[in-house]
Amino acid sequence: MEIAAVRRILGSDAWLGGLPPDTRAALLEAARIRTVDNGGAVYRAGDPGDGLHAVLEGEIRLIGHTEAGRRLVYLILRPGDWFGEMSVLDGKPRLHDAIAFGPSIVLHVDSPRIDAIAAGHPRFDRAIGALTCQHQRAALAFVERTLTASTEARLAFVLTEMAGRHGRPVGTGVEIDLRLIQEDLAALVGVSRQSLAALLGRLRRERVIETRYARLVVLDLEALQQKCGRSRP
Amino acid sequence: MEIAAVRRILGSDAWLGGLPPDTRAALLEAARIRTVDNGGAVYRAGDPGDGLHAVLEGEIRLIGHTEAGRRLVYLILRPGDWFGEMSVLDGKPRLHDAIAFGPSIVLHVDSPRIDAIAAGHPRFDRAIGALTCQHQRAALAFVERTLTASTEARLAFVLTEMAGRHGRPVGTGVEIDLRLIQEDLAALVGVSRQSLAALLGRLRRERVIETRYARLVVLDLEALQQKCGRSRP
DNA sequence: TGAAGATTGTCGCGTTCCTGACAATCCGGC
DNA sequence: GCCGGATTGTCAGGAACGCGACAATCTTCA
Repeated sequence: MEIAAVRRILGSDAWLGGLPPDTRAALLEAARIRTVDNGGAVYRAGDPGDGLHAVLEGEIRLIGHTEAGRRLVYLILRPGDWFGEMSVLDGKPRLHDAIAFGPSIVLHVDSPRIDAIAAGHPRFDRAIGALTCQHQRAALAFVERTLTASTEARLAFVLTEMAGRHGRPVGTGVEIDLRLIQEDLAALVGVSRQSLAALLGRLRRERVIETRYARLVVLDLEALQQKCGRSRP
Repeated sequence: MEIAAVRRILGSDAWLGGLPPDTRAALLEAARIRTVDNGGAVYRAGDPGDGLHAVLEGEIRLIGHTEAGRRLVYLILRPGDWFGEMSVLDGKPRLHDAIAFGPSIVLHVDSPRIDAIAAGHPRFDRAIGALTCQHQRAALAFVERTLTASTEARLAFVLTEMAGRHGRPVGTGVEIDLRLIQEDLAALVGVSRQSLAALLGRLRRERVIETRYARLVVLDLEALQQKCGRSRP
């Protein structure tokens, strides 16, 4: 991948943009590019921290799993997003798996280089701290939604996000350009497959979406967005 | 409160202990002491960040609440614990209410002084980052438990933690040395007051705990620990 | 001591959501 | 075109849990 392309992708990120120009340059100078296959791991829970990462292409999800085998998606990272800063700050092992969805490319700055940059650039440590805060706030918002929003609101939220991210205009609506079976969508929303089918059925009757085999079309994005806010009674 | 007493209380804290001696001295030098009434707030969600705090006496709870009015206790802080670092790092408003349970005393280092210390002590920013990480790891563990463990396992976990942190041996068991009403315990576990009463009733019949008025005694800590692992079916 | 208020134990009812089951429908390979 | 597996729609039964209600018990403060 070209350096120019890297700069373009990362240019949209607010965190990197907030760094002083010389710090930014030092960080990019120290970075190495790494490809990850679909389903591959950038790192896994329990691994020792090995530095800071950024998504250049594809999608990385931070996933926690419990002893019972249940999985929880904490954060979905897209090109321009930085991650993996927690182990940099406290030196403790990784808490999540960082898994690629689709073939992906990430930027990697290893720990010694991070430390070198921090030594030479006095505000860099605080910037990494701010990154942690950004993630913590996002994670808590996710949790709050999961705990307090109705299942319909959660589904509406997931679909709205997907329409924005993977949407392709088709006819009067937006088709989500993914192979999307109800089983997987149910896991994302956090309900059973059957409950999800019932929810989709309701949305279909309200003419907000249309369902096809392993595919979904959003007809009325505004109605969907309106449903996002509704909390559990 | 005497300086010596402050040092003694904070001496047990690992975070402060990990700082270089001169940084530690500068931090304590910059601190001011503040008392908070029972039920009073050190800060509230939405307030602008005003620096770093530590508990000296009493108890501070970080509480998030949703629009629906539901409360979630994220963290219970006891003497020696530092908190409020997130707004220091990213300059954004407070995410939680910090409420005193019982008349409490906190140490406060305001933002300008924090910045001054950070400017003079190169590793201080990373230390604050590590503090955030510590809290984030605790918060994520809490969340994961809330989302995946059964209500009984969650209650068992909360009681186990409380017995360890605030336990006092009494007779054959461990009395939890807090004024602990079911309403608040229910908020900690994330269930309604009535459901909690039912859970406590079951544990009482199994002779794992005894309940008193606003008080609780753990009789069989091992049985409690065994229940922690059980996940939601 | 004697209220007055706080806390607890326990119902019953309604809602939500999970599980298991089964039939209908769709897709992709032969 | 046809078949087997994948996917979807739907139902019934049941478990978990919230809510309102009420009586019983405890604490506190006058």
